[in-house]
Amino acid sequence: MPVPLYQAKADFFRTLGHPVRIRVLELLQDGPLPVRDLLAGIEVEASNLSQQLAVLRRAGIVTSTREGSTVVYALSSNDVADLLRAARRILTDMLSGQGELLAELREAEHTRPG
Amino acid sequence: MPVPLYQAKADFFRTLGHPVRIRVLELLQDGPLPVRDLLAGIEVEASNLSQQLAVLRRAGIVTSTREGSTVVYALSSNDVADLLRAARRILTDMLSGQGELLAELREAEHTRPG
DNA sequence: GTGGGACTTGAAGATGTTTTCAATTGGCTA
DNA sequence: TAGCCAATTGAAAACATCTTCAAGTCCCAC
Repeated sequence: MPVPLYQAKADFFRTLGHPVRIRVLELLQDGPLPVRDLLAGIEVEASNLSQQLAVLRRAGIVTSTREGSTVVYALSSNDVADLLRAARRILTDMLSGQGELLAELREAEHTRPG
Repeated sequence: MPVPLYQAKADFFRTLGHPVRIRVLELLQDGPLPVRDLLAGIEVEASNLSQQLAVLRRAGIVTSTREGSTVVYALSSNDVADLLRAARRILTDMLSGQGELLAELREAEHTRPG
């Protein structure tokens, strides 16, 4: 019996749940890039970026291939781009109309001072 | 200046990254449900479910309304359903063809015994 | 085969999340 | 109002993830 699908989904989303990893995926949406370019586009130290790339690799979300002295990363499925688009849609909706701010305000109403 | 979008995205995905929370969202895809029904559909203690529901509420992903002595939960946006579909597509791709198993094998090749 | 650049790894402390249990709130009915 | 059921909350221990830095690998040029 395999890992239940809801567990696989949770693991997958957890893997996406880090700002550096999100930026990596966004940068890779337009095509493969060498680590050097990722590093230039993301404010983080090389070793930290490597750690996050390793997380994405282990999850099978990106692939890496060595080309001479540099290493090139690519998305392993273009569906990832779809997913990021869907996420952006949701966040745009949420942040402008009902999102975090409003949610927290609603929260506050329930715990009024007294 | 607001929270950068990549940070908001990361937070959002992190919020989805828990098996109980995923199951809640899947159950809510077909319409609002009282906590009682969520509890019946997910193997977890009431207080634990409540904690996870609170996480989803704080993130603005679900809403809750009290109806008499029970509380009813609903998705706050139907786009969430799209997202879960996109995720399922990716996972199906990944798990049958290039997924975790293969990724780990590839990993292993790089660290061959010696 | 030595030196240097590009990238990765291991390990450990700092931080954050999950689980659990006891205590609590809100609402219903006697 | 007392008792009960549904659901939530607070708090602390257990557990997982992140960051950081020193050390390591791989490749190219000399």
